[in-house]
Amino acid sequence: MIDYLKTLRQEVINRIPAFGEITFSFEYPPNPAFGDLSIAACFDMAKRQKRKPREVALEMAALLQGLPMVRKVDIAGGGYINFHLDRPAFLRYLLTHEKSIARQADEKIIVEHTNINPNKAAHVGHLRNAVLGDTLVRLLRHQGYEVEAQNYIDDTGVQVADVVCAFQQIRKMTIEEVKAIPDPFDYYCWDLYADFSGRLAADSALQALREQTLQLIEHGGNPTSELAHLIATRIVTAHLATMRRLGVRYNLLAWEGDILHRRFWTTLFSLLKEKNAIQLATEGKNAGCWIMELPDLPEAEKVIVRSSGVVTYVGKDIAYQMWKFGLLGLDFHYAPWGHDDEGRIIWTTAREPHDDHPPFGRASRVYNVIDVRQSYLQKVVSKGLLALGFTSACENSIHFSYEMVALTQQCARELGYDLSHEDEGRPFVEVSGRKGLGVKADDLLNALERQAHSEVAGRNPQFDESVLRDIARSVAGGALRYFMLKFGRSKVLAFDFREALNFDGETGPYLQYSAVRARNIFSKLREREGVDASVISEIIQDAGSYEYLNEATDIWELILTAAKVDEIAALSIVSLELSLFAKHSYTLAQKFNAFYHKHAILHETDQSKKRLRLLAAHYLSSTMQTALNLMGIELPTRM
RNA sequence: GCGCCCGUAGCUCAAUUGGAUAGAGCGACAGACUUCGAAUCUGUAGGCUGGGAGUUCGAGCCUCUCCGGGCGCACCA
Repeated sequence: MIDYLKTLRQEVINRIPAFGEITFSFEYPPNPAFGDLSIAACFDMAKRQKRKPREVALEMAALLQGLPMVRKVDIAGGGYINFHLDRPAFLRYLLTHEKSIARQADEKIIVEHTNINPNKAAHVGHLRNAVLGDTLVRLLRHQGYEVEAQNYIDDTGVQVADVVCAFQQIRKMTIEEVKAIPDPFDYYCWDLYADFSGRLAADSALQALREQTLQLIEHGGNPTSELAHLIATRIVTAHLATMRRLGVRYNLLAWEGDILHRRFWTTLFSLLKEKNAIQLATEGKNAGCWIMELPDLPEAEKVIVRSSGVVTYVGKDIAYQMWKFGLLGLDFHYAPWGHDDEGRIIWTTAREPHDDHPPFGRASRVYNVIDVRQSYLQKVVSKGLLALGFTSACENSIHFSYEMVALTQQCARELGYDLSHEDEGRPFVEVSGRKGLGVKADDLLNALERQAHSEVAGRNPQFDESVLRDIARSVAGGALRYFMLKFGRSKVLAFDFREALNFDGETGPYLQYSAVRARNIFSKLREREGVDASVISEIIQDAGSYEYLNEATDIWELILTAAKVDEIAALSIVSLELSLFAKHSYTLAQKFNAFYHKHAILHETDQSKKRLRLLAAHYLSSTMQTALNLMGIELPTRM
């Protein structure tokens, strides 16, 4: 439909050149009886000409007769122009038109997401990030862009140092002993990290040891950094296994240690000094540090290099961001890490060169999926690019920000956390790895799978255990992914088990169920009547199949809803509001269910009705499958 | 203190970015399986869109102001 609207828009401007100056777009009338499309441009035009909107609309509507696939143009309300489409012609167009989503020329996009510190298990907050990021990747690819999904791994930061220090100082364990800890290793570290963080605040000797640990890790080539590497690798393996359960895919794991090792930072440091983008502070609280001045941000200066000479995270991140745009003149080494759920290689940055790898980086646009609390730092990164004169890279660095995930009071109580007096007075409780406070991603997925398993088994006692498990996995994933997508990104997600484990109403399983039913119509058709795909394509080609659509207004509305899917996908990307896409997919499923309930298809005896309903079901089924796929929600074999 | 975000039905959220009668789900109540699958469908109840002022053909959305809440403003990331 998005292609058709482009053509129609151009045709309208050809007829009425004045509309070219007004930024008008097609809207959808609230009441379908008004028409299928509408434009409100006459209100603007009337204002310019100091006339009545309705008068202008009447005049303009007269110029818009005989547009392609438009049956009638009329006016309504204060000055809307409404378009009524030629239903049979339009549905035929939808079913026969080649998807013309062309590859966007030379534009490569990088989406960085997940980015979990490799020192503990993933929790619900990380799931929101990964699902948003992975869905954005899928939507962009659907639009024809070349997209590289990257997962940044901060293996040399304080958080890993905490766990390393905890193993060495608290647990007194050797690297061999750590290696021997059984899975789930990420769960083990979750508790250890919380334990260590609790002790750290009150123990200055421990703080000093942790500082030493950090320096050893950054320096590399010693037993401590080896232990850090072991821990980070085991944790990343666990994170990727968790994400794989949800169909989240990556092309590249970018390790911070490699940014240091490949001298990205030292190169950037010289460049920053050369361009006077940073200054050595000689007085004040930041004396001895290299700082970046940020006159229009709340904190007027940001430390890039500490007085100890150690670079901060922001410094490394500016280097990484520059590399993404191909502006650093340096590259990583790469090696294969593993495979995603579709069997494609996941690459990792590496210490040693590897013979044959695809090109990475050199994007023209970059999305960083990071929660809203890091807005300030993301601004510093893009200001850094600007200070170096990379205007275009700065403009094309997009912070995809979203609000944090918290726990409802009730959820925190169910998990048995002792809340501080302060926390008890709040509307929700912030998830904190440091405090060990949160719902672990795998625990949540396990709970969803258990629930889905019992629902499926209850309905289908004849299924084998292996089938049950596969369906349960797929339903659990669908429930979780939809749950993470349905909320607007600027809304704090207060997590609650009752809501997340619900499979009725506006949920992933509802969408899956609808799509499964739609598909089953065609398998039943094959079984009972021997009708296969070739018969469907005959019906599509036959103009007579569409005639009944003029009377079937409810089916027509259903088809229009489906036709909007690609346009909503584009809108979701522009606004970064992926909930738009989720909601629209839900509306589609809802309308399909109503249609399914109201009209018989296989049992319909009137052939013209039956043919049209088959066409509608066919179009709906394929559109719902596309929509699910874009959200990373699997279509279960049965439910 | 400065900056950003949120406030819509009992609860959780929408509202085509300034458009036509503010919509969904959950929960509640009343119905529908001998049928292409009831994880479904149909109906009922539920609203001064936090308060006030302004902008205009038109405001849940924009401006100002007040109220309530959240998050930032490290030589952590």
